[in-house]
Amino acid sequence: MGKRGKKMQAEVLAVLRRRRVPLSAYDVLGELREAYPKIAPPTIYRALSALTEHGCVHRLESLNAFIACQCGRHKHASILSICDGCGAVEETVAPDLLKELSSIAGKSGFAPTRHVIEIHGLCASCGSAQALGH
Amino acid sequence: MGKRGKKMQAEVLAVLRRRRVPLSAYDVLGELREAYPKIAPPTIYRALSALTEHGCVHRLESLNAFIACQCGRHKHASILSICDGCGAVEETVAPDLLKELSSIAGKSGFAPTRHVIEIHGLCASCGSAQALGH
DNA sequence: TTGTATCTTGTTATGATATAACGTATCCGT
DNA sequence: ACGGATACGTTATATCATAACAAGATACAA
Repeated sequence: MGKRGKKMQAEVLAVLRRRRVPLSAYDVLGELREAYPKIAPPTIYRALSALTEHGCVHRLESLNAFIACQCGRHKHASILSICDGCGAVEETVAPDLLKELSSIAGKSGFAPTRHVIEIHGLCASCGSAQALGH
Repeated sequence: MGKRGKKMQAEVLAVLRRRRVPLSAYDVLGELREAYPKIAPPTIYRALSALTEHGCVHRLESLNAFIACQCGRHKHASILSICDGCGAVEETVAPDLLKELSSIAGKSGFAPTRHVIEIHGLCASCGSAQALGH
């Protein structure tokens, strides 16, 4: 039977930190099945939801996947650069740009609560690999 | 390109234009079942994919939903403000901000190909309704 | 017209992602 | 120990998306 409290969250976070690319909830589930053979989706989603709320984990909306926050600073909106070649994700914090974005959206009275900024493309190494015809 | 494919795309686009809020692929499917009782998901997804590529339709990654492009100008990256109260979506085009975003991502050699910018919050009318305690 | 190459849609099946609902185990304050 | 709150397990199902192949439509050359 189960461990309690924050245990599951810690396990899920550990998996996400170990593998550094975006993982789907079911990827995480697969990894944790070794240690917890009877684990089911709701447990994973609950942990992910708590971690996301806390800021330790980011959800990649355009991939339906999750990744551990890479920059120690939690509770910030990030710009996530996603390499479509290798899956690497880079996290950037740009408060000024965010403010600008909010003010653009706010022009018509819109009150932002959550920002989703994801940029797909190729990272430096995948880009140069492609340029060489690989 | 064939001409025949345009028919389904036109039907799907018409549904998205009629209802102005984000619709899931299955919402569209439901609407079109009246006219095409035997229609199946792949047909809808194929049409949506073509329309999205063409720029007539935007995919809302954070909602797994679709909406017709509201500003005549296709083939642009948009900022999508999504009201979590009423579902309304407002589209803003801000080339300068986009350029800024690309340059931030590009700092480490990242080459952007596609931007996803979605801002959740409350629109003016939902915000004031909430403020009044409704 | 006929043959055939090509493209779109239909059809079946399944895969992938996510949550509802409810019962039970654990924690914690008293 | 008791009682309440909460996290978890379990079952079932809802929702989103695509693979693979069959069948029908179109166009165009011979």
